[in-house]
Amino acid sequence: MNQRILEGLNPEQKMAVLHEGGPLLIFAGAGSGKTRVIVHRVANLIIQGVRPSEILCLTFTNKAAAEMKHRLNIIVGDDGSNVWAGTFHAFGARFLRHEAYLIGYPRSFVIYDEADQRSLIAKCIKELGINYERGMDAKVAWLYNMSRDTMRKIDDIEIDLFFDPKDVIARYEQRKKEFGVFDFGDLLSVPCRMLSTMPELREKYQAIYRHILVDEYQDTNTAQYSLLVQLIGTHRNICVVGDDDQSIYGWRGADVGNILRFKDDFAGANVITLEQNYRSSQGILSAASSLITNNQYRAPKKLRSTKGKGKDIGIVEFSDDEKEALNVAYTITNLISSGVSPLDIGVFYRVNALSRVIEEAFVRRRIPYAVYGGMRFYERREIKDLLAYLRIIANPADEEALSRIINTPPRGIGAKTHAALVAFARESKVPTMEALESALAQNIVKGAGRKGVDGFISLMRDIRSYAVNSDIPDLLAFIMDAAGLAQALAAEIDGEDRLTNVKELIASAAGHKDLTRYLEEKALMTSMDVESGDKVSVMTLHMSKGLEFDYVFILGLEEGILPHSRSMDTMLEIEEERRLLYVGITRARKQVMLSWARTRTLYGREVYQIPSGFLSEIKPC
DNA sequence: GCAGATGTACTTTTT
DNA sequence: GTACATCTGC
Repeated sequence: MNQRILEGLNPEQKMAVLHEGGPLLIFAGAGSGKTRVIVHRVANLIIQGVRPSEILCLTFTNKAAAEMKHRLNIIVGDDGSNVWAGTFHAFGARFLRHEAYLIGYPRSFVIYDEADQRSLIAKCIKELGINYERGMDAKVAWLYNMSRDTMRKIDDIEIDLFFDPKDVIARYEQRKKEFGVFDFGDLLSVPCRMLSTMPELREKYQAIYRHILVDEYQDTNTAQYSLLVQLIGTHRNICVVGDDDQSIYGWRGADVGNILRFKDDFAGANVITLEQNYRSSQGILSAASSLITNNQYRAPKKLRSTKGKGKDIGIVEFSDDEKEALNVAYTITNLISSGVSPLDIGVFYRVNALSRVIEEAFVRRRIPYAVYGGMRFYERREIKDLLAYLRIIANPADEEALSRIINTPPRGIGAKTHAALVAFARESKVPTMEALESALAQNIVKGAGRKGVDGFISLMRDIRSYAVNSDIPDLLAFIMDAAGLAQALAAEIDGEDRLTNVKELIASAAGHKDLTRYLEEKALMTSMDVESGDKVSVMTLHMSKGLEFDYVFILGLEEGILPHSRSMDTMLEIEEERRLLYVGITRARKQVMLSWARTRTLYGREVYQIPSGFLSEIKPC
């Protein structure tokens, strides 16, 4: 068994797998077999006698967690299933499911996504009599999230607002508690705060998890760092894996400093650097390396290829964006006809606005493609509406969910009626959902609204009684029908697509019975997956991280686009932009083409472009 | 209360 | 060029 664990690993990888206890930092450059090292390390711990349930693996995406579990199961079999592997947020949700009662939250709390959060913040702003302007909710949300992610005071974060956001935030926090909801940020910051203020709780968790592994450590923010510090306690068995050169989420509060400071933060830490790259040709690595060495704020390292020199990286200039897109399409057509699978081709850009030209070119050349990102599945209106019905069943105090569905589809309960109901409920100190009947009895609602409210009450009663003896897919189908959602969608212009999405949701709910668990899973999910088939992958540079392709095309290498005009103010921002390009280039196994256009149509306006300064930093080997 | 008209702003988005 | 949010008239 021990033999198999180390089979095919290079000396550094072996060291990383075998390193005993205490803090360990593994600098894992692009394509250096990072996941393999983590999985083998966990397997080795188990073989050495560590109980699987004592191991905690934290990742940033569900996909990475699933991959880890899958590969672990292959090596150690069933034992692997007892290792807890998941995202930071999923861990926080699980923690709160068990412990949030300590701070007065129900076990059945629901999780708000960014849209729910913004919507509730907007209401708080209006309630406080502040003159609401659009975009304000997003600003306050950004400020609030940033302050928790980076553990800084509100006043220490720069933002242009003409009112004091602290009142709004205080009210927002109060509402969350009343409603029994947590937002994404809470899933990190609340466990963090609980662990730091409750010693018995901290000791309990330190005793449960004796070994903690963290993937993509360069993307951790201060709250996540602090959570880790609480969790590892005195055993200090923490192993983090990451690559400072691939830190591209600084704008969301991630702090590259965490990985660069690891040695100072955890005294006696061992550091292993994986520089052997198993993915790209030497030509690609040399180009990527010549680019990234222009960054000041990084740990020195140099990737070595296991492969030959390969073709040089290509830099191509075009007169306009349409020619650029058509040429990429033409090149891809040739690749495909020479036998390359579309699956092995990736096309990246800095901003989603560039996807249009390339899509048009692909349609003209009849190239099969899939655009990743954009509107996420669970953010679609029809999906959110349907799930809001479930949310209100699971947690009647969720006023945000009620706002969403009380008049969806339209049943005559407009803003006025809804506001009257909320006011009445607030006076009676019960959730609006539970105050509906007495509101009718006391003639709070007059005229047309009465019938609507009456219908809504009996609808919810029907749904609730149906929910008792049915699984989630049946329940969802029942709601679609009983609430008239299906009918309303069918009458819409793009209703067909929306109905298809709902069908997809219902199909994917198969096997689910527990409402709260189902909702939690949906709240923590994105749609990175689903898309399949033999297609060229088209996406932003951010989304390309963690993927690899034989052939990579990166478009729009122009000043203002990459680096982006809104990220050119500080050295730190520029360096992150440079890393973005580095990430894109290192996705490629065989060949990279970088291109720029002298003119480009952006937001319906034709603009002159100059080539990105990054291009002149790239030295062909 | 609702549907269509008008205005405005426009990175990236693991959860 | 478009999406989304707010405004306006029925």
